[in-house]
Amino acid sequence: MRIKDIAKLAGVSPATVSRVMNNNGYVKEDKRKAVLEVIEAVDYQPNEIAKSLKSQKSRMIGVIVPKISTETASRVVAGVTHVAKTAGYQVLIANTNLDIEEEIKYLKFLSNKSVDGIIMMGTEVTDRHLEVMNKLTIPIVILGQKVSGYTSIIHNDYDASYQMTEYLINQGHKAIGFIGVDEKDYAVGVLRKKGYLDCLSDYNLNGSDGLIAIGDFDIDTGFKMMKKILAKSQPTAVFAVTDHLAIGAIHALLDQGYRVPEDISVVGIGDIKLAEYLNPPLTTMHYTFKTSGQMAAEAVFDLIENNAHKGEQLMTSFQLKERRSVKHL
Amino acid sequence: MRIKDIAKLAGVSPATVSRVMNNNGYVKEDKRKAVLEVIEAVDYQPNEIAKSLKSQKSRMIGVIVPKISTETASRVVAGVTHVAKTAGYQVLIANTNLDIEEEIKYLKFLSNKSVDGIIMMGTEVTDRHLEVMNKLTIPIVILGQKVSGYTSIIHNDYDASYQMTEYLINQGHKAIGFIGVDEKDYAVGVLRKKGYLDCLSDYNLNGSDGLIAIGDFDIDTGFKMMKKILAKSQPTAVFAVTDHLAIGAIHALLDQGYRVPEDISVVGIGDIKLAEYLNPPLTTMHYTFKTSGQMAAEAVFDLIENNAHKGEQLMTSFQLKERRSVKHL
DNA sequence: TATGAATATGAAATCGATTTCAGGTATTTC
DNA sequence: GAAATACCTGAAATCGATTTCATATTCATA
Repeated sequence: MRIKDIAKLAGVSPATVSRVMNNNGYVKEDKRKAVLEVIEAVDYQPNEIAKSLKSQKSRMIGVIVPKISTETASRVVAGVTHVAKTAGYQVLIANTNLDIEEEIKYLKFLSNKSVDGIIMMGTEVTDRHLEVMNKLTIPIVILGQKVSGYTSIIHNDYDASYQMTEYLINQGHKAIGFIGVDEKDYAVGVLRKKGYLDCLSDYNLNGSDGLIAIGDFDIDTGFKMMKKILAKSQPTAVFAVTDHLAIGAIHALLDQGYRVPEDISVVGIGDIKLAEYLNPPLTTMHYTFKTSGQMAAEAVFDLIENNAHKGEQLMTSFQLKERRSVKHL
Repeated sequence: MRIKDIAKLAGVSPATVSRVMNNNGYVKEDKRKAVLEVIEAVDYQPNEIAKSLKSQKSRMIGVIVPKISTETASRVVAGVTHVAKTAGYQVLIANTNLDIEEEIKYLKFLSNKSVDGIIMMGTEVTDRHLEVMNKLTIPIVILGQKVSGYTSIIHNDYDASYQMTEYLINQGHKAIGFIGVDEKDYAVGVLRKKGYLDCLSDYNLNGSDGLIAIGDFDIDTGFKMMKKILAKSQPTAVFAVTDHLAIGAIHALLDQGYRVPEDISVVGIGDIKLAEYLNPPLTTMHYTFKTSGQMAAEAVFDLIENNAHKGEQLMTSFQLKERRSVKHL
């Protein structure tokens, strides 16, 4: 069923059908009725692709995620799809598995007019990324990293980390271990570490090398890094920059015969869904990933519809979830 | 940059440009080279929408998920995007939040030729669904439920449930509680319950009413249902049909002063990522959700490219993960 | 009543690709 | 050397909508 068929059935021209479907231009009441009746009768659904070609809008946005099977990513995507729905947009998902080449490929691919805007959930934003991004004509918003010149939704990683460290200090801890990630991920690798170090130094404590370990994002890394720290120093608390890392750390501790939090306290960041069901329930910073996704989506739509100016930096909030993985000394 | 511009720059017709881009038809070597050079020079990317309009193929598939922020759904989507990538397809995601009207809306919407095929991750497949599905001309595959006439990827829920129950019996348990979900979800609500009941009856045990509780899918339901069971009976083991339910159950038990598994054993189904990091590590059935997603994607592509016949039923495997939430009596 | 404005409608152009068709030239083949 | 075949190319039609443009009709106002 094409618009031409509808026109024929209703005894009008395709132009008239288009006018009633889109509610613009003049159409006499009787013809409008005739058209609507035919549309109803045959359940006519206009071809979206043809519409897109003509309008140069696809009403689709692309979301580039490092790993969709991750709780963080899926929460972000949930937020994005939520606002996309009310805005009448579809979301195309590109899962890169952290491969930078893939990210760049998708950045290019998604932009051939097949998508009206892009949300990129970045871990690392390289010069190569920027080079490609600068060539694109469609709006991009970056989620999770601050990229100057681009609208970004960022988590207040520095403050969250500072405050978490401060919380530990307020609980009486002085030897605070730190499990972080590579600095290629600026937000998590650099900012969270800086928050920790700055806080320590503000309180005249020091994060000696033996207290700090850096690795990947997975649970197993948390496990290994914890053991590494234990081999060199004797912390009373450990701050892991993600909940998964914290889980790994707790298991390393348990494995070595320590009790958490009685012997050593552990905290994370992120507040994964199961954090409160862990044993012990994990004290962590609640991050609003779904809200970030919503904000990112709202930002792209604003950009697409030109109500916004590119380059805004939006910061999401965080909240300490005090549970039972920290002991007050 | 349109094909026309490339043609002009290369001193040929658009038809020739199209021929070199798609590698079909005859093109003299010198012209081919000229065209390729121009393409390279201006980094020409053909408009995918125009291509789709002409070819009546979008090289996109839609995935309808009940809740993307769920670990199950995101693992499935990871599998889908993985094979989509190698097949050169994009994935459109539709998140319905378990709303049947939304599912039906998307089923219709995605099909206006804007998508070449659909994967529907269903919980409940109603007559309304079928009515709409029967009208669609593009292939659909159902994931997680068996729908006759449609290619479906199903988990062997009955066997998994039967074997889990049998495992508990083999560990010496006789009073086995059951936390299930509503029968509207046939796979989880009916099949998993049937597997449990049949196994019990095969071993001449009975699942009295006091041992069985039915509710929603969330952790909190597991918590409440466990308390409900405890109020009426005295199981030595509890079989929850999902890991989340099991987590809720464990916490209810802990809350009432029971030890798991010393006093009461608990098992789940699904094997969420954190199952092995729970306390105690949860004994559960490992389900291959990512693989299911891959199989579903392979099935749609087969259907799209007409190498397959609609209606196949593919069953995925499962595997008992024996951890430490069950005590041998 | 004349005339400018508002209303109404369809033919045709358009979006950016692909593909058919028709008309070439070069190369085989007998 | 003629006929058959292969190779090459571009003009124009096509996909299915929207939109401009031209034209016709109705309405309002002086």
